Amino acid sequence: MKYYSIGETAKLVGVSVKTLRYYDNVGLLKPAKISESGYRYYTSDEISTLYQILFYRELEFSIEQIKVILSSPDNDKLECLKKHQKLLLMKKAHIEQLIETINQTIKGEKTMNKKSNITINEIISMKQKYADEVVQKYGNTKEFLQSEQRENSRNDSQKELVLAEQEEIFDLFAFLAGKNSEPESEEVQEVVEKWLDFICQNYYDCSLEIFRGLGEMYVLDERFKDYLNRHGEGTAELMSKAIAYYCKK
Amino acid sequence: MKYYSIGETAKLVGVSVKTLRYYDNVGLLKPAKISESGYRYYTSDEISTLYQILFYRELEFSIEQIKVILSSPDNDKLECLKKHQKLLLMKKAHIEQLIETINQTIKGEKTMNKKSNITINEIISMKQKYADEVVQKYGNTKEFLQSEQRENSRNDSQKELVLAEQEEIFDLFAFLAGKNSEPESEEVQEVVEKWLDFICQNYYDCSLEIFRGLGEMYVLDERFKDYLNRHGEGTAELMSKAIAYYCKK
DNA sequence: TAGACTTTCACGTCGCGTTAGAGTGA
DNA sequence: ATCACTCTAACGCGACGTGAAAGTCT
Repeated sequence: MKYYSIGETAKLVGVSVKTLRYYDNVGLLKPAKISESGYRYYTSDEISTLYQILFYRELEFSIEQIKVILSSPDNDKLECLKKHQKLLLMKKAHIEQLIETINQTIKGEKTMNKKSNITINEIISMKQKYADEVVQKYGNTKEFLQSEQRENSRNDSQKELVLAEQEEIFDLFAFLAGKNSEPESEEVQEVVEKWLDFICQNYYDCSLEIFRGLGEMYVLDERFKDYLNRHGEGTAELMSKAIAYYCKK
Repeated sequence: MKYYSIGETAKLVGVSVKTLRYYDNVGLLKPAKISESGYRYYTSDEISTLYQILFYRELEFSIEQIKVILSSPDNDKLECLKKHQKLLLMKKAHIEQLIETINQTIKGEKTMNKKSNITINEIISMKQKYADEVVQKYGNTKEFLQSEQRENSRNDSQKELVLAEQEEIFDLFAFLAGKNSEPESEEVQEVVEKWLDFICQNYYDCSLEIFRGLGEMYVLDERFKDYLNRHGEGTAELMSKAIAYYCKK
C-alpha cells in the first residue's frame, strides 16, 4: 500500500495542501497515518473519499452535510441529493427573479421619471422581507424561497391585472386628496381599509405594525412619495396621515 | 427635519440595528448627525439612501460595489445593473448544470453499479477545474463560469456522440489489455495519444502534467478503476502504465 | 430610579488563503 | 549542507450576529 505525502495527494487530486489540512482539522478527512514527526500520509482509500468530497463540494454541499452523507447508506445519499436539488431549484427561481427585477428596473429607468430607480412594488415586498417578524418566522431559507417562488408564479397578465387594480386605488386617494378630504373622514378610511386588504390578498399577510411602517414611508421615501404624487398633488401625504390614523384606532 | 434614532430607523426600514452600525463603520451610510453622547441620528435622506442600499443588496451586490454605485451618475448605474445581470445569468447557468449533474447521478445510481455514484466525466472535468494552473489562469469568476457555460452548451445528442467515441477508445484499451500488450509498445502508445487528443478536443486543453495525474488516478480511484475495468480486465492498469510511460518521454 | 435604549469592544460564522517561524526528508 | 517539503499557530476575508459591560434618555 503506497503512502502519499500531503503535497503529492494535493497535486494528484488537484486541491491545495491547506484544504487537506483543513479537512483533517474539522474531521472530514483524516490521513491514513501520521508519522512520528507529525507528517500526514494518505492512501488510495483517502484519495477515493476525497474525490467524493469534491463531488459534493462542487454541488455546494456544506462540510457538515458532507460528513453526514459520507457516513450514511446509499439510499440516504439519494435522498440528500434530491433534497439538495430542490434547494438548487429554488435558488434558480430566486436568481431568475433577480434578473427579472433588473430587467424591470432598466426598462423603468428608460421610460419613467429618472429620479426613481426602484418600483413601488419592490419597496412593498422589501418591507415584508426585512420585517422583523417575517425574518423570525421565515428565517428558514426554504420557506422564504418558497414564498418568493409563489409570488413569482404569477404570469405576466396576472401581474398586469394586479398592477391595474393597485393604480385604481391610488387614483382614488388622489381624487380624495384633490377635493381636500380629511384623513380621518369615513370616505378616506374606507379606501385605507381597501388598500390594506389589497396588500394582504396580493402580496402578503400585512400586520398593522408593518402597515404603519409602510404609511410612514409614503412621505419619508422620496421615490415612493414622487411615485404616489404623480397620481395627484398631496396623495402621498393623505395616504400617510390616513394610515397613521387607521392604525391608531 | 425629524431625526430618527438608530432603533426607530431600523424598525421603519426593517433592518437590524447592527446592520446600520456596520454600514456606518464601513462608510456606506453615515448618520445625519451624532449627538454629544455618541448617539446616531438619521433623517429621511439617509432612510431614502438606505432603501436604495437594500435594493442593491437584494440583487447581491457587495458593499463595496454599492459604495461605488451610489456615488456615480445614473447611466453608470445602468451599466452596473447590466453587468451584474450578466453575472447572474452565468450563475443561473452554473446552477442549472449542478441540477443536471444531480439528475445524471440519480439516474446513474439507479441503473449502474451501485458502488460508483460519480461518473467518469465528472472526474475528468473536476480534474481540470481544480488543477492549480487552471485556478490561477481562470481564478477570475467570469472566465471560469464562461468556460463552464461553453461546456454546458452541448446539446444532448452531441453529448451522446462524445460519450460514444470515448467508449470506443476505452474498448480499444480493453482489447489491447486482453491480448496482454506491453504498455510501452507502439500500438498502445498510439491509443494513448489518441486519448489525450480526445480530451483536449472535447474537454479542455490537457497539459502533460494533468494527463499524468489522470493516469495515476485510473488505478488509484476505485470508482474510476471499476468503470474502466468494466470494459475488460486490466484496462485501467494498462492505461495507467501506458500514460505514465507516455508522459515520461 | 427603573428600564428601554444606546455606545464600543471583541469574538463567532464558513471554507479556506496567507504569512511566519520552526522542524523534517532525500 | 542544501533545499524542497512539512508542521503548528494565528490572522484575514464578507456581512453581519451575538454577547458583555458601560453609558444615556425619558
